[in-house]
Amino acid sequence: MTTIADVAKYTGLSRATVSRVINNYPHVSEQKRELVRQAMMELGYYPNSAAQSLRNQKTGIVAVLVPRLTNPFFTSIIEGLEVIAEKNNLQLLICQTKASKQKELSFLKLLKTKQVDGLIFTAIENEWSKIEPYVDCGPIILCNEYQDDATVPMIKLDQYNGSYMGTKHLIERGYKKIAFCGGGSESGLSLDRKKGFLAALSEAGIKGEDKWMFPFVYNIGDGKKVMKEILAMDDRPTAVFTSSDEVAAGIIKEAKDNNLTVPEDIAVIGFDDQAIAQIIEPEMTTIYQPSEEIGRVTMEVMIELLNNKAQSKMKMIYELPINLVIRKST
Amino acid sequence: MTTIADVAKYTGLSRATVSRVINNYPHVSEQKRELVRQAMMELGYYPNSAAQSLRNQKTGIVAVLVPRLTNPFFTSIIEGLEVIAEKNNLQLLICQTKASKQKELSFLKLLKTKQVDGLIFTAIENEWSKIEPYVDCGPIILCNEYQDDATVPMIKLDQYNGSYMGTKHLIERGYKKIAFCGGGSESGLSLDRKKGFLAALSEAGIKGEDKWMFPFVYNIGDGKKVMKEILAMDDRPTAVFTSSDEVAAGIIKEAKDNNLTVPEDIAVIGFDDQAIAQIIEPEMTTIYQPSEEIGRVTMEVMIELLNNKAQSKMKMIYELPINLVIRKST
DNA sequence: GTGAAAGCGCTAACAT
DNA sequence: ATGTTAGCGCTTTCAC
Repeated sequence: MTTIADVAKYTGLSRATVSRVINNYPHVSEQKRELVRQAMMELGYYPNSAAQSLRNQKTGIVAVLVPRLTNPFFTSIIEGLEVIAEKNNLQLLICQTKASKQKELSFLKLLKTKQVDGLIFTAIENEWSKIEPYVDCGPIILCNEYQDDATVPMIKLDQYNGSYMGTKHLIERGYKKIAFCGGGSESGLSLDRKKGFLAALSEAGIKGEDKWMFPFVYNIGDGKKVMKEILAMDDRPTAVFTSSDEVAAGIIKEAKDNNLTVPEDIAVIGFDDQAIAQIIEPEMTTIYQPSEEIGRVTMEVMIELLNNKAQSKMKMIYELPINLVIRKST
Repeated sequence: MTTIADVAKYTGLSRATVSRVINNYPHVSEQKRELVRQAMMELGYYPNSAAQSLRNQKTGIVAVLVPRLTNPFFTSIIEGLEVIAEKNNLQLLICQTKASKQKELSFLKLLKTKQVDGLIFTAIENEWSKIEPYVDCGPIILCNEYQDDATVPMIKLDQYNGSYMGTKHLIERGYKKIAFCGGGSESGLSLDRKKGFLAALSEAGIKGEDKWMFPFVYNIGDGKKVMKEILAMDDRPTAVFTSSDEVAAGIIKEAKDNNLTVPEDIAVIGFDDQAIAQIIEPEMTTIYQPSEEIGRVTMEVMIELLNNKAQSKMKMIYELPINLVIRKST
């Protein structure tokens, strides 16, 4: 392995000068600078990043916690994060939590061990008090997810309004018996979606039915299960509000497999507006979330914090709009 | 920041002893071991990973290069890689190349700068000669992808046979005018798929038509484009062999949108057997690839190489089987 | 403009 | 069983 000392010896200069060239510092004569560059090439020298991290007390790496990489919504956020990260010479360390509290906590250790400079949650399982102790180790940001008691920046989408609009749309179409599929949590994103849903209902004088509320529904398989439960009911809903396009796709597929017509027999609205929304038949009405953009904004805030250690523990809330895309499933 | 020296001072022991406890080395009395553990807790000590990497000359991180995270086939490989990595205390560094030669090369630098111990390609854009210089920096493995002149382990799926089986199935169903959608490369995986396709054709005495060969086709949008081209033809194929379920989904959707019936007017076969294959109507005949398994096998080989520096440059080929899943689109 | 040297936090010989 | 110490490769004062 060739080190900075090798380059120094090879050029007859000191390690300090070589370092200055590596880091593009001024006060090196153009001639020596070129000499060093040449030597680095010839020797195939690359700075050892562990040594740099140790010395500089920073790694240039930011961790991103996602529940599941197989969900296109999260990979799309990552796309946005990556664009900005790359421009700023930051590496993303993508960590899959599988929605496990324990895994989440274990990835937080990356901050303690200085393996990363900052950390971004795109979903969060643990209550904030468990996360709190880590905020001293480097900037933490909540992206997409949010929690009332968190003391860090949160970049969120207007979930309340999103589900309010979606639900209102169903009501305007004449549906009154509306089921709701959501996540498990009774806070943050999940809670706001539920609130928006209920607000639209009550505004129209409709009472929500507990038996039509389905929590812990996340993917295609879950959607199929929900539809099966609905099919077994005597009093079936005529429309379903879902928490993701994947869930909606599962519901639609299962409905069709049981000879129901969408939206005549049952209307379904998705959430996210991923590719699948336009592949399935009927094409899906859904709530578009600017997932790449939320990623970009988040990383911009992260970079701000990284350069500005002072304010990293400030509670800030950025909210991006969300909108309804009407297609054929409602 | 609390360091090993703080723990040493706090316990009245030496840094060496503390280090021994951290790394679970023997020759420390149970009493002092407990004392140190207690102190680490109380002080909130976590070892600095940059210092460990520098000292140990290894990072415990393996890079995985994927073209696009939004393709479920690759995230599924990652799932497999991750399972085994986790068991062996390895971190994955997931790198998205966007199928760019330049990005690929730039990620290879991670090996040079010692930011990772090894690197896995799940697809490869550059010719092998460009990669070759990096094999000295740590184990490199080709997973899913392969190249004849590569001198490293390759874990591949039997692409030739997969596309042979798929094509034969189409022929047995009575289709003779068969289009082919593939990737861009004329080597490795892409080439083998083409070979398998052509072999099945020629075995049946069918001549492949150049005008029905579509290269550089990767996602839903590409699939739609291909279908549009087909629609514009005077002499249309009656079946399409595709390189992924996403492509097939795009083709099927576009066909239906133009009032063609699948498979009566045009049959379509996918590749991968992802979730979308069972969501679309008609449900898709496709070629199942054991994507998680190939990930697991790859990481097992990686771990072997990491422990066994000697043989990391050996050319080995592992081949996993692939099989046909017949549904309704053919 | 350039060099000498200290030290980032850790581990592993080697000594006791 | 425990401690002393050198050094991993790099950057950054502080001299000159």
